[in-house]
Amino acid sequence: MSNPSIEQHIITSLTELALSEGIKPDNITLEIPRQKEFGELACNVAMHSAAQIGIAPRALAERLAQAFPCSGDGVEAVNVAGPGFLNFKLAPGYFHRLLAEILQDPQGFGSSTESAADSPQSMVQSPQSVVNRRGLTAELGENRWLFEFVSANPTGPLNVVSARAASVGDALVRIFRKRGYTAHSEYYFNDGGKQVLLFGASVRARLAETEGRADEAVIPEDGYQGEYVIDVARSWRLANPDVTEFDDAAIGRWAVDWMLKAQQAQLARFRVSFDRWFRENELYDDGRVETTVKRMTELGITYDKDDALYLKTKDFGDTDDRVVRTSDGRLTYRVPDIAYHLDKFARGYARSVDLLGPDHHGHIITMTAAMKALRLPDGFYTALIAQQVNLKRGGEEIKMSKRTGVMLTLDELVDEVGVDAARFFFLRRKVSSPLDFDLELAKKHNDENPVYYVQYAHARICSILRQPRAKEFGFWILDFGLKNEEAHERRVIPAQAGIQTDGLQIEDCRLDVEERSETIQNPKSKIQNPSGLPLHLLTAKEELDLLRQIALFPWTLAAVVRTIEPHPLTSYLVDLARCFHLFYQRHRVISDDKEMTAARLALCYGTAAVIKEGLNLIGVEAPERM
RNA sequence: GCGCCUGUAGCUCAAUCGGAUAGAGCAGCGGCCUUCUAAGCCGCAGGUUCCGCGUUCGAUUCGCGGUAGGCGCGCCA
Repeated sequence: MSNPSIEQHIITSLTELALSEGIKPDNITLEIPRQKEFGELACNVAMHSAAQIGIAPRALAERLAQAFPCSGDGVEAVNVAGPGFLNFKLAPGYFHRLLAEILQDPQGFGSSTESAADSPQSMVQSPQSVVNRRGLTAELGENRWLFEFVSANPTGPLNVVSARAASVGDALVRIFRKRGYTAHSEYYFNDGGKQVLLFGASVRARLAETEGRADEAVIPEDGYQGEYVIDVARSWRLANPDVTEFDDAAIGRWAVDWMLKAQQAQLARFRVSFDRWFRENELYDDGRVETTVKRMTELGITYDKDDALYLKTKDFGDTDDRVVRTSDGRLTYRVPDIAYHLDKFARGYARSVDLLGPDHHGHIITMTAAMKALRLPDGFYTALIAQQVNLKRGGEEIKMSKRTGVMLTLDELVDEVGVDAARFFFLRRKVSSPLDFDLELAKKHNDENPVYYVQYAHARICSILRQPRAKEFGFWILDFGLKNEEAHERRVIPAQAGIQTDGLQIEDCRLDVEERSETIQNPKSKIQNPSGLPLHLLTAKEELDLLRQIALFPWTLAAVVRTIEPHPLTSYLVDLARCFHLFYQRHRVISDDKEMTAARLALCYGTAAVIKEGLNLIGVEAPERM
């Protein structure tokens, strides 16, 4: 049995067998049983289809199981259990072959194009289409995804919710790319309007305060009260030593630019980079905001009332219609946001996934309705709420800082617990769940802390691979690194024709096309001739358990893509580390038995590769020593 | 009042498109280092999955109705 994948093989075989039983098998799927006594894969086709030919599910399952072709390096046995499950037990030879494939291309394991035929290492067949739990579908080929996250106004330091969104968004982008998607990240920010004016006024007040002009040192009622504004004021004065005329707008523009650079530095330190920083003003400057208003009017989805212009969002699912132009002629924030999403669509993205803060979820229903009203395809717009982070220090809640105006800034978080622990903790829970974050726990370097549990497994393996005896067998420490510096060269090409969607012509279509650089991998990471290794000696329970867990890696990544939730990956890595620690405890890798030593070194090497790549995907280091 | 999120072991949370006996970690007790890293491993407990009804061969999962907590409901962003 060779490529295509084992899952494809099982599904194809089952389909043929079902047809010969006179059953029309629609949508045969495999799942991974909860209990491992049930084998590695299970299928419920008998329960679904038995009614078609009027026999009991178990009886049908028995017939299918009897006829199923087994082999020494694929499916070893098929059993019927429970109400009619078909349970597939995979042969050890299957896992040995899989390990050999990993050794040949350690970093490539788990990669996919999310299509059925060409993911040979995949434990479970990737779906033909990706349907997430919100019922949205992305067909194959529609693989350009844009992830927008953080998108905080550059008027203050980034807080922990931004940190959470940064961890999640960045991990999603990395994982989607690994699974063959074209995924980009964007940070959208407001560089104009009322907030910038207010920020400018706040900076001016702080400036007056530091320069002893008490009568001018009044921060506006709804201005920025945080003491960090003093830093901004001082920096402004250093950059503008001779200015005596104070203009809120000009100071605001300068301050926003300053703060944006600070945020970029904070995010870079957190190992999060964006493919594009998108200025809201850009949408005004090139007329896309006005075009959007015009388009809404032409589509007849607006009306005038009380001198204001309303968008009929209520007709498309919102609880109310929404004002898009106020009675004094200003456009509300919704218009550039809608224009921004039209722009994303025009740039050829099939999906826009926005990570929003918990205080913005009222905005989603309006935006969803607006997308519908403007006739963008269903499923283009997806908004996820990164829920609040409850910060604690040793069980005690952290209070708002007067200095920063937030409980904890991203920088303070990194200072206190480090990037690795912070990122790992943010990814342990569903995005939509509130997250308890105890800084004391994240700082602990002991068994209570899952980050170090996973990293320790990797460091232990490196320690083995450092042994002189290991090098004799041709194994080296893996040296592919974090891929956050991966280059994306982008160029914009004019579209052949505009994009057409349900009567809406988007004429100013500009597809961003990126050329991805090949990831450079040290050739030492690839093990030559792995099929010559005596992997068949890996038959102990702990060895096979570890191999099974390794085999789940592609499936786990597929689950992340399907649910648009990165948290299954952290759970997976903890489980993988546990399997390794257990193996390590029970079996000596380097011994006088040369054959067994070679086989176990290979197992260790494969495990390290998966841990390292898994940690890469969530932006966490895999240290070689701890 | 309306909308969104959440409710699972003492605590923090998992649970695959609706699947089989609902699983981990922590907290508690007891063991394991002259041998590749003890930041590790092993053993011992804990459940009306908030409540009710419905759909289904099968519900923690889907639907309806309650209930508790969080958040949001502006011609602010």
